[in-house]
Amino acid sequence: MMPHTEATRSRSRCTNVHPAVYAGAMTRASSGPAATAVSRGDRKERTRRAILDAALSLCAESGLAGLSLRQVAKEVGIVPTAFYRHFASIDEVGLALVDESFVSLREMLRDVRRGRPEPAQIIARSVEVLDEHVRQKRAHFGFIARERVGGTPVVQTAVRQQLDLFERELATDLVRLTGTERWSNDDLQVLANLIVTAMVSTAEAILLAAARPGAEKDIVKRAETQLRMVVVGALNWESDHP
Amino acid sequence: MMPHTEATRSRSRCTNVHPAVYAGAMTRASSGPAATAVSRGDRKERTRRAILDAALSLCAESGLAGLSLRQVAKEVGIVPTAFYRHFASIDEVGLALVDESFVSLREMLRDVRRGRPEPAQIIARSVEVLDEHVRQKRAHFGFIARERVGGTPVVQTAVRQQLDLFERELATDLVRLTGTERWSNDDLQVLANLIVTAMVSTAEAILLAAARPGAEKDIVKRAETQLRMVVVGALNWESDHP
DNA sequence: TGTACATCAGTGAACGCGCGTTCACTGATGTAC
DNA sequence: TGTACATCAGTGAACGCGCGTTCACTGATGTAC
Repeated sequence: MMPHTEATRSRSRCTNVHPAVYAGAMTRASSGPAATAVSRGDRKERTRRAILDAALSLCAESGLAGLSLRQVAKEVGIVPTAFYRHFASIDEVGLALVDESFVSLREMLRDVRRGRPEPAQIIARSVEVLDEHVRQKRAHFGFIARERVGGTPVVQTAVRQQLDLFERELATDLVRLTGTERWSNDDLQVLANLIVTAMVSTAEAILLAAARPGAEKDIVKRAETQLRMVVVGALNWESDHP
Repeated sequence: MMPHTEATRSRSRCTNVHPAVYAGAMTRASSGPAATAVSRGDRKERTRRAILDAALSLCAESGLAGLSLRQVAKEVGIVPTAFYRHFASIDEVGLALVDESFVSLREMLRDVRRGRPEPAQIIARSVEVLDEHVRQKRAHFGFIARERVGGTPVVQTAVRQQLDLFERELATDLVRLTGTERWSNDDLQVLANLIVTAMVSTAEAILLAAARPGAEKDIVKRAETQLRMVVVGALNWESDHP
């Protein structure tokens, strides 16, 4: 037997232009200086991003649990086995997406904080910022809302943990916004939980309203009313209640 | 060629005892009068129920979308193709389960109504009833919470429609409980929406708390506080607000 | 009451398909000298 | 600057598996006479 077990296969198939194109081909093609050179690491990172983006957009329909490695690979333009160079499983992609999505969520909190709205405007401004962020990061908010409850166990747990953390961050923000310690720690946490619940629900509604134009305005108005009810209730609640 | 294309296959395999056992075998075995006789219709209905029960219990883990016809058939004790005698698809099973689950949800509303609690006790009693029902109909509440957001499109839509209906029913109940028309129709609906959202969230939390004993008490207390905050806020809200 | 025929819930073989995962490979990029 | 070798992202064939769905069938139950 010879070391070469098979005749060399001739390959004429031209790979997708996507991220899988060989760097050599590109650098050779570009007539400019070495500025266009892309390192192997850059290239790998680019494919990784493409996988995350493909997964995020594909799972909008069927959820991450209903997403196959092969679908993602096809969308990215790589062969299924190449997926393993970047992630060990779809679940691992999911965990990365959880992290990314919560970056978006925290940016929202920061935007409200940074605006330093006057007390009378806090609620309207908060809902406005929520609306903006949901529309801008539609995929991330949809991902959180969906996987929080529909995801694979490990992803579900990760989302819930992050939401708990987020709740606690909101609680400290509430103290800062009201400027004083009106509530006990416990009640503050309960209030934060209620607000986060309402917020997630509103985000879901906004995403769902994409089909019916005009419905979004009503949802924003509803969210404002609800937030106002909750805050009025909390202010009249007084920590030392029975 | 002969009309009989194959030699008659001899079958010795004894089918599962489940619902698939032949009625003849049973009637012959029972020595009593014809009282034990089961009609073909009864038998079919029994298998249908077994399919619904199996689907409901199996989808607790992976959701209805991740449930296969073959898994259900196996659990029931029938061959996969026999499934089609009862439902055209898993989605159709899902729709039947949506209806069943909402019967449970409405029973809850009725229980609160029927108790006719005095005003001061309404909130505590409502949360108590919610807790009882969630624990008693764990599978149904879990199903609604999960499929509302994670299900297959057609099931998801069905759950949302039913939740909207439920929300409206709650709104009319709120009028009856408070005894007067304090709020405008719009505000009443907004309030009902907020309460349903909080209720679903509480039900999810109770289901999730099954693992940690003792956590349920805290969740019930939290739900009471939240409901109280919401109601206090709504009462101080006054429909004619800006 | 007895017989002949229709109904139909459940059977089992077979199908084509997409799945996750293995494996040995290729060839451009990166590095040591 | 040139050469020899190592690295490693992406390839493509192959696998066994569970899936939904088709089809012709079986035999107990139901019905018409």
